[in-house]
Amino acid sequence: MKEKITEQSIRLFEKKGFTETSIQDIVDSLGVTKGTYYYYFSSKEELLMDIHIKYIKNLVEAQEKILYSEHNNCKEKLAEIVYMLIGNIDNQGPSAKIFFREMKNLKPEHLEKIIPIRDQFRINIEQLIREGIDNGEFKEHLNAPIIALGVLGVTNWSYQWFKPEGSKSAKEVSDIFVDMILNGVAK
Amino acid sequence: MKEKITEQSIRLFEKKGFTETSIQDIVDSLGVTKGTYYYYFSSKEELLMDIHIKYIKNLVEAQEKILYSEHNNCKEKLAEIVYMLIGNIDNQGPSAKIFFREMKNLKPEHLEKIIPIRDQFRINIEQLIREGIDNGEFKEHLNAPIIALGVLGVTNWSYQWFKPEGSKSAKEVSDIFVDMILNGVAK
Amino acid sequence: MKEKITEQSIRLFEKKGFTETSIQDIVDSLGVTKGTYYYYFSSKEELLMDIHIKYIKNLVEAQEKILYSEHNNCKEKLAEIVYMLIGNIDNQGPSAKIFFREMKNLKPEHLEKIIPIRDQFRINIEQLIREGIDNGEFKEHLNAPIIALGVLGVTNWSYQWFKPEGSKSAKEVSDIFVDMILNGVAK
Amino acid sequence: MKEKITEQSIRLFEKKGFTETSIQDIVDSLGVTKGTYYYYFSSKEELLMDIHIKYIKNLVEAQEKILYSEHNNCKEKLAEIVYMLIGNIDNQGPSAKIFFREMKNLKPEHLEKIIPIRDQFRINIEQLIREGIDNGEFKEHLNAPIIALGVLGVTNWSYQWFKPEGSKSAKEVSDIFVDMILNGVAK
DNA sequence: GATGAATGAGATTTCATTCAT
DNA sequence: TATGAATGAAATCTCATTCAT
Repeated sequence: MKEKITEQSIRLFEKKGFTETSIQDIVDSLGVTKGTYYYYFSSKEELLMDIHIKYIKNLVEAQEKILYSEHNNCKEKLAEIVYMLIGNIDNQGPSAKIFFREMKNLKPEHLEKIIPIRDQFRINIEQLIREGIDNGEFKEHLNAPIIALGVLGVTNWSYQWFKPEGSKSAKEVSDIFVDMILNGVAK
Repeated sequence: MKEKITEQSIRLFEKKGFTETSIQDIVDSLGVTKGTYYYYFSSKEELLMDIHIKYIKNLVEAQEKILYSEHNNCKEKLAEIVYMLIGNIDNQGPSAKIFFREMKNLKPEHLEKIIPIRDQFRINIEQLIREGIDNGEFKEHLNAPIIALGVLGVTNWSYQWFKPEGSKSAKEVSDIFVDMILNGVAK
Repeated sequence: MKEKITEQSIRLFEKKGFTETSIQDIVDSLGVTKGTYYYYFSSKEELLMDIHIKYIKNLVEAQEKILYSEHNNCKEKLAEIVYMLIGNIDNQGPSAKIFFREMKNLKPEHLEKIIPIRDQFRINIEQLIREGIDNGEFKEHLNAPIIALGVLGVTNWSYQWFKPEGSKSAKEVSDIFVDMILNGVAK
Repeated sequence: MKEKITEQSIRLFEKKGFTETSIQDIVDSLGVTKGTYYYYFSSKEELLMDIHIKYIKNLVEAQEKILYSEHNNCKEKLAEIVYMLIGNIDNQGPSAKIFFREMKNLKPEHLEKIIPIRDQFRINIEQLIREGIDNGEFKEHLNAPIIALGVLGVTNWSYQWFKPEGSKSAKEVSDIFVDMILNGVAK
């Protein structure tokens, strides 16, 4: 039941927004009562927190699996991370939108648990770029922190428009992006 | 007074969110009463609509001024658009955040007026890329719609983290991004 | 309207208790809506606080008027205080019951404003007894603090049973009590 | 277990109040579940009723043991009752507070069983005073019902402030009160 | 132009109680 | 004896909106 409430809430929060979705909306769509909700969650924010934690932890985990694999060079690792993020939209898209949009609804004491994990994700990319610079895969003059934010922009923004069922597959889109990031668009 | 209400609301909506900011909050922070608000706006949504329309119209206007200038080539136009967007954060950052985050609070009939303008902005970039391909500035095989979304990702995402008073200026950041987009990071 | 809400609430709180009386009960009995209540009070506790402050301030004021009058000796002052308290039941009885019974519903920061005034009332009686000992009106060996609490017990308890419209008037009851306190019941 | 629930509830009801203490609070503090509670009690009110009945029956019993002893005169019996009541605060204080404060939470049909016993306690004191008047121990002109209420005021009020571990013992306090009641404070 | 009183719908949350296991 | 899931009614509080002045 807790699982069902969480899943349904993700769907509703994505569509209407966290504040705009009432507990009543959630329980009505499941055919239970508000009491049931509060049997499993002590507040509305706790549910939001659950969604945030689960999403970002999964993401860092998937990222670090790629980073710590020994088979690839930096370019390939970067490509895999981009692909992982865009491929993720299929089943984690709604969670991601909630993550980016609703974080302000968490209280400071909850934010404290989320922010460092989110930052870790960014720092990991920064670090990957530095590695690539050091081993000669990437250009020497790059500003790693800003480039990392650029890469994150490309991938995170795709949550706003990418439709897995659309004309381009996740693989096609990420190939295009990786090519742009690595080689640029200029002739 | 209408101006003052709008400005103050942008500040509050950005900080706390649209739904989380009450009309009471707005008028309190201006030292007037709710009656005053309703003298100038017929609803809360109307104010949000005003903010959206003003933001996106300004943006397209600035973009088209760059596009229709005859002095530059496509690369330079792209660079100027990126710089315009990031330089914009200084005074339009709050509006931009509201634009990206609160659009879901507009009713369908209002959305209908916003979406086409927003799309125009994206299509203009798409078109610029096509132009660059055609005149040999950009690579031939590029997928213009996806690349346009990549560029938008880089710039729009910077509203989440770029601080005009930070260690890098808007010009420095956009130079880094333009270099990445045009030439890539790979050696 | 604020006045009307307060008066009606005192009546309801006395009869049913503070926690057992809902805002709905209050506004229903006045034929207004909950919104009206919250226009005048920011919370349920604020109203309770208002009632407490008003009651205890009035009481200390009336007490000090008696104490600082120069015409009477200590015995007479004590008698007048007893009479004031019991005579008070007619229009302040409900407030008094609320004061004694519902104080636990105030938050610590509110209690801090009430307790010192309440204590002042007790200390004033203690002081009066000391004065009477010093000037020879009262017995020398008396324990002033405990006696003060005894006197308060006699008067405060009467809020539980005294009915102004009953067979004994406030004057008659307080005469009996004053006689008991001053002269005792033993032959 | 029923015993344990009752004891724990008395502690909680005294500290936080009956309405403010939830069944959940009670069972949590005992490490059991709500089902357990409802195995032993059919409602929340039944528990409150149990506490009331037990308290007042014990009290009348102790009082009547004093009254029906043949060794003492009326003055001594009065003194013993006062001492019994104040000495009682040590282990019955919480029950007493609940008795005085939470009676309003009982339904009329339950109140009907409590009120007569409570009244009996008062009437017994009234009767003792009459006896003392008749046998010449007390003054002739006394109004027995009012004096009884005065005595009850002195003792019952002490539940609000008397601390068994404080600087005065129950014996000392009751001696002071008995002296005041019997002989008065005036020289 | 602006105020302040009032509304009514709806939000989150609490909680006594029930009941199948 | 005891549990844990679920209910439903009610509580406090918020807020966009209206309107007479």
